[in-house]
Amino acid sequence: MMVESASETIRSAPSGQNGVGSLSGQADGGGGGSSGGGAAGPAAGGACRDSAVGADSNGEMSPAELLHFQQQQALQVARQFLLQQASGLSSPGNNDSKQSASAVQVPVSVAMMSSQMLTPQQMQQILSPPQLQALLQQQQALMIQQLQEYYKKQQEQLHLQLLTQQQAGKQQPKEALGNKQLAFQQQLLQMQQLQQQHLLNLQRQGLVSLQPSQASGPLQTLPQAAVCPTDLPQLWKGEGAPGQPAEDSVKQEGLDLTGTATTATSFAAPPKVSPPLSHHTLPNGQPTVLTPRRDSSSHEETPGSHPLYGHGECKWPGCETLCEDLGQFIKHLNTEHALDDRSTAQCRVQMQVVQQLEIQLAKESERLQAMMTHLHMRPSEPKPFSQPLNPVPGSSFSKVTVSAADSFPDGLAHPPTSAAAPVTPLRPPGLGAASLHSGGPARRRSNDKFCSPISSELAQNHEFYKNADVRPPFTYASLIRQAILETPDRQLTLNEIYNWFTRMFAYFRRNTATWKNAVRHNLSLHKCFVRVENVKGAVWTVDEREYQKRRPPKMTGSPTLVKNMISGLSYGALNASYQAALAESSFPLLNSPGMLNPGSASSLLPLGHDDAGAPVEPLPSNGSSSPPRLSPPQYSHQVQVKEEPAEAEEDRRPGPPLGPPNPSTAGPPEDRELEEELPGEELS
DNA sequence: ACTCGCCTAAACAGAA
DNA sequence: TTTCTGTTTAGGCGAG
Repeated sequence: MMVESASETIRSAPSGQNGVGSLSGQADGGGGGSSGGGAAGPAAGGACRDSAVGADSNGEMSPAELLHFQQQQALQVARQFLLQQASGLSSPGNNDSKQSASAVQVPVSVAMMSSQMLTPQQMQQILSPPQLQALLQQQQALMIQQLQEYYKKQQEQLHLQLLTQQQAGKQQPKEALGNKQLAFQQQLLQMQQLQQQHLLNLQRQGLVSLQPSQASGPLQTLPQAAVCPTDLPQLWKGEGAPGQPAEDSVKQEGLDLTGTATTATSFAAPPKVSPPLSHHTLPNGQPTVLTPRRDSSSHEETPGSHPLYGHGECKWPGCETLCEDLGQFIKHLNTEHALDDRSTAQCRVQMQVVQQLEIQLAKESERLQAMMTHLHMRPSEPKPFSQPLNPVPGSSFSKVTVSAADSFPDGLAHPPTSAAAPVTPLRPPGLGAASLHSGGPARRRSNDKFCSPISSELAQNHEFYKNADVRPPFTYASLIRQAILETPDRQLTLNEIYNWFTRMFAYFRRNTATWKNAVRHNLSLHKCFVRVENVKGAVWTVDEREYQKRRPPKMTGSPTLVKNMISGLSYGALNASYQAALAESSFPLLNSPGMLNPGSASSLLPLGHDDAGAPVEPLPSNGSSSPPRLSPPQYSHQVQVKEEPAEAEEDRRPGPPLGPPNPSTAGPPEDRELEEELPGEELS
């Protein structure tokens, strides 16, 4: 029946590597980008250049920029609203032109801010999704700030108009003047409301968390940043405003409006919004382009070597110009990266990249510490293998010294090299070098051997795999087995297996076609997976004996393997993993589902419980104990449909408490689905 | 160099 | 007819 297909599959494009390659490719791209000299550099420079000059270069619109676009739209609406109001109320004097000029500048600066960052594609290359999110947040915050400034300027404009009207209105009848003032005040109110609404909207998007001061009273906080703070209160006081200062303020503001607008464009004011990293902030009080310039020129003062010079080329983002020696490089630096808008813009970009990376690093470090703290919470833990791996400064452990030089799991954000914070390895704590060295094709044979105690591994890194888009270092077979064994009745439909995969691993929430095919392929291919016809359809069970057969226990016989495994496992997961591995490899019988009840096996395997899933399931439905509840035969008697494996003779029928003694009764489905409803919390 | 285990892709068939 | 499920084959890769 399957005769014909064999021949024509010639072109077997190396698609097999594609999936893998994409993973590692992402990682590489991220590393290169963050190091500053990579491919992201040129484009970053280009983006900067655009923003510095034209500031209208938002050609592509990615989801990340959609928000900016929305905000710009909101801004436009606000601007139009204000323009309409102003033009309707004020005489079309020079104020109007001034206003339109300043109003135009705000979107410009906004566009600047969005394009000041890298293009979305580049950002994705450089930053991981969480980083992008953080970046987005910061940009939102920056935008809000500019928005506030913009509103404030508009207010000032209105006040100016009010004042000019007042002065001009001295000749006019009093009532007309009063009406106009009233109208202006209404305008102000409306504008405030508009502003508040916009801010609320931004906050509601969940991407912006304003500091209380910013959120509560934007108008009140603004004057400090703006131009003539002293005059404003008096203006606000309204009618009896003194004419003289107002007159001054008019001129002053006329200047300052443009001045601050350009300031806003050239100086993104990160310091105000991103407090966490003060050492990267620019001097806030000097809103000139000089500050970044000073920054860039400061690099030149390092003697001997230069941080921007390495491997014979200029490390300036996006440059990569080859320079034979340092002198030539210095010359190049002074000519190509002199004090101009482009350089300063690039500098700002780099600054923000570093900031975001550091923020991300801080977050990840915190998470890592929490994870490791959690892992070390378990009391006893004889630590035979040195490695005082532990994290939390507060705890009694010392600092982490996990061979930090190791690589990081695929898809994880690599810590920035420039980060001031100590570099902490971002990898699932339970994973050791064994799984790390396999950068691309995540789980290979060795991984499967070393990390095969998948349940304990999973139990400890459950959250990690659930959230991080990292390929789990397990084979499909072991994962499928784990999924099946986690259920009370040790059987799952294909769809339920799918669900388990997606529930447990963020990685499997994409590329569904690929891995689902692989799952099906594995189910069919491996004899250890037995298909059982049920009333409700077919379910898959695990033939433990076949599974063990499939993987000969090398562990016991090979001290080197054991040693590798031990050294490879981080301390927290070590005990469980080791023992589970021993259980799986050395005591295959013990390892079978039913035998691992805490009571009987605890003496030998106090911790592991391995794949039986015992550790994870809070409640094996019945009686919680039911020691030999699912003894090996349990599956075997179900195995009638397909090739009855030799185990069929063991049809002892342990009378599994739970439900279906035999497949024919088909009781389990409901239970199984009930179990299915309890999501992945089992492993947490 | 070879084998083995694993992964991916794909074709195909049958059932729903 | 489409989709899902299950089977099978083929080729590539890494490790032993």
